[in-house]
Amino acid sequence: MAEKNYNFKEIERKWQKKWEEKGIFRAKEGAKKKFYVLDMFPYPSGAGLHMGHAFVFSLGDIFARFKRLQGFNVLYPIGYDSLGLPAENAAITAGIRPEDYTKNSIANFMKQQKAMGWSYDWSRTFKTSDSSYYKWDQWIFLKMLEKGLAYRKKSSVNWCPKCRTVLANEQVVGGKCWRHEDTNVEIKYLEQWFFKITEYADELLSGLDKVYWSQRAKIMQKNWIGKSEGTEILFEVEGEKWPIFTTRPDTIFGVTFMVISCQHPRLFELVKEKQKKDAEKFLKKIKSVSEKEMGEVEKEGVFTGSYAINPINKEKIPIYAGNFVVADYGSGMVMAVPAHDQRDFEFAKKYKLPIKQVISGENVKEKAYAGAGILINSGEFNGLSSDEAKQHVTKALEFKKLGRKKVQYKLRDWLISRQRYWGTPIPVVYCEKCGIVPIPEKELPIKLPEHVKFGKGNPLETNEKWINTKCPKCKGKARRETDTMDTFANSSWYYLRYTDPKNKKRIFDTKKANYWAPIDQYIGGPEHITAHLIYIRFYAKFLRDLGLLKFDEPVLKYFTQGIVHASNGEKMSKSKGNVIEPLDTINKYGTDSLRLALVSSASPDKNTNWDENIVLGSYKFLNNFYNYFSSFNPGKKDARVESKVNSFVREITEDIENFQYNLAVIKIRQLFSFFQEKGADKLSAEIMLKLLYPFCPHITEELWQKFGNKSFLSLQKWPEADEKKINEQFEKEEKVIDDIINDINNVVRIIKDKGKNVSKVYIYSLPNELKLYESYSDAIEKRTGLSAKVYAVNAKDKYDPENKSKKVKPGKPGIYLE
RNA sequence: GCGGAUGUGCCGGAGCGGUCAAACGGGACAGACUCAAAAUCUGUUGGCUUAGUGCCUACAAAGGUUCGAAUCCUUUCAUCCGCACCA
Repeated sequence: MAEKNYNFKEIERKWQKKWEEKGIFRAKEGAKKKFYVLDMFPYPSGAGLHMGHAFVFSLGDIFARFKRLQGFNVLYPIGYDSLGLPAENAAITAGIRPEDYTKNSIANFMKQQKAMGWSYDWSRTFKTSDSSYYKWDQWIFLKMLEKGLAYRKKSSVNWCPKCRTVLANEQVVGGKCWRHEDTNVEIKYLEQWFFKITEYADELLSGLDKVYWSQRAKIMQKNWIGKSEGTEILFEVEGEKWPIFTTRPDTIFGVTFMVISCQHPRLFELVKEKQKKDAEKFLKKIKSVSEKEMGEVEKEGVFTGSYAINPINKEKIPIYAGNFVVADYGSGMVMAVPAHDQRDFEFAKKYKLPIKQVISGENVKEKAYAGAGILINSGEFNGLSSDEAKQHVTKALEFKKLGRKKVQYKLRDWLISRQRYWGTPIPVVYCEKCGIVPIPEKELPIKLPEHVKFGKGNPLETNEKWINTKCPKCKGKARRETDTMDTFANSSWYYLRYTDPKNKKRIFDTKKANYWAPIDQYIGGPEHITAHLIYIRFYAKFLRDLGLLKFDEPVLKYFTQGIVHASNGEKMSKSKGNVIEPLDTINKYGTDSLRLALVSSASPDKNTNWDENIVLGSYKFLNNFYNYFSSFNPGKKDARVESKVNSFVREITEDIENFQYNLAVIKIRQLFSFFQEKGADKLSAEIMLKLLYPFCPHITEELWQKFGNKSFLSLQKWPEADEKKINEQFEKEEKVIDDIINDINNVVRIIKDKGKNVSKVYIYSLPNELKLYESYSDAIEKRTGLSAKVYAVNAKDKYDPENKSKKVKPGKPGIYLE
């Protein structure tokens, strides 16, 4: 008989409405222990929600609902990271104003978000493109400026020709733009605004010990920050001292040449007249090489004609320009020790430069020896170990004021200028008399002008009226800064604004912020580890130093979710036409089914391929679930059922806590099957609803009500496992039953293969096991399709034509089939 | 090149020293119910064998530790992801 399909549409709409009306998910500061769950806020694109959104936000929602039931005061907000390029590009290609584009996109997003049933506190939502939000971006900028952490500098910067703006280091991925995988980043020399994130480099590194992130995430950040300890040594070149950085001062007697980066801004100060032509030719060649695909580029260089003096032994050594020295790390120049550094070795071989071994160990004929050892050929340092020599050499240099200990980072200062319109205007003016002048706090926000021309260059430069202003200091003529801030600035503190989103007087109330923050559980993609997650930590430390925050680390736990691909494993994308819209799936199966499906097939941190069958499977399960519980007749308490329930409560709780939703779902299904087989008492049934609730909140809320409960399931308490009720003996008994069913089916197959028919099974059990088999006889009948009869072996009236009861052993009853 | 992760049956994926030919889901196949089913239920799904048995081959490959390994160790191979000349 066909079961009725449950009316998910009606149920889901009903509960979404009720939750909203009653403000079930509103968060209020209080005495309860707080828990801050946060999904990274989305960029509201015109395309609407995609399956990846549906997936990642469901992960957060499940966790938030779970934590609420566990009794925490949960803050689970959402907003829109609405400043950014797509809105501006829509303005260029479709002639839509960025404000309108954003507004429409958000309306569309919201509709879909609500249909997904995510339990946000909607009263706290905001978008970053509101001047009431970006005003505080500007305020932070002014504070940075005040503290000397915002500065302008001319330097080589990354430029994306498609975005037509500069990019931060963190936005360059493998030499390409983060938004344009096919576009090589170009190097330009420009004067730009920077935030001095390197000021916090050390703390950004050490703070990683305080957070509970995956090993992988920590290592990635650690490498990105890239701390190395070494010595800065001054080499004299024609009377001027040039610093270089090395981690191997112990090899200083092995220096046989120097290499300056061919992109070094002061390179031509070193190039002699005689070598100028060669140098220029070389630079041209290098440039054409770097435009080719990446890959192993041979180390190449050219002699500059200049010589440096080795400060330790006064040797005169030639300076080369080379393509393998990074211009903006250290000082852009290195001392080359070919005997003990593989790169220098290769370079020396190519240009036939001397190789001088100064550390004993392996010989250095074929390749450099980069390990430690005992110093040789090193004057008074001979006989020292590498480690000792590092200290001694550095000390000797310090004594002569020609060197010092130094810590060097790979992390660069954060380039925040963008030459685009749809971002936060940087609140400074350029005054003819006073130079760069910050705009006073009380004049914030500096709003984006409505009328600009899109197309070429920075649109802000097209509104003269907006640009021309007065200097706040001297009231003379001044021009506004037309650069806007990187969108990553907007997202570096948004989590704090949620704690006090409507505050007009301050960036946020510090009491509120310090109550809710830091984020206890953050959820987002792996790609944010070396960008957003560094910036958000930097901002937190800065705001702490302003006295606004009482914690050091803004993100205590970080979960990186996987990506949902199309069914063939390709990326879902419009151009490939393989995008599945969450709304379509919801219309077909309901959001509870979709949510369940998204988390049931694989561990949430793994990439998965979309498979509609899984949604269908979830839908079938929920139908069964609904039909079972909507006509539920509670049974008596049964130790067996209670044991199962409690052991599953324990495990499922742990699984959800660890984001192993897939395992939790499997156990929920198993428990439900058990109920179908054995029945359940009322309490067990209610626990079942709670266990499924975080995943499928609508259907469980509905059933909760059907059970006669007046209050919301959303406000109940998460079940706790009663260890005393867990009895492992039951598990063993179940295994015995499974075994006998398997045996019966096996024999049935054999008999059928022989062409005979079977319809009945007789079971002969030891007297002390009789009850067990009797209690399972229904299940045996169901799963074998036979009518079953259970006898004790010693029963006088038993039907046993082949005397199978003789074979009986404990845990293994006799069976006869006919 | 360096660093990290992974490798299980037709597929997705559990298991992480014995109770494992391996949970759960999907697919496929068979049967039941039906006029009929894409619906529901039951079973089968490594091979051979068998009235509930026994054996063989199996958890990327090869070795090793152990009374015993999918699970621990070593090496190799493959895939994925980060950093890629950071001195």
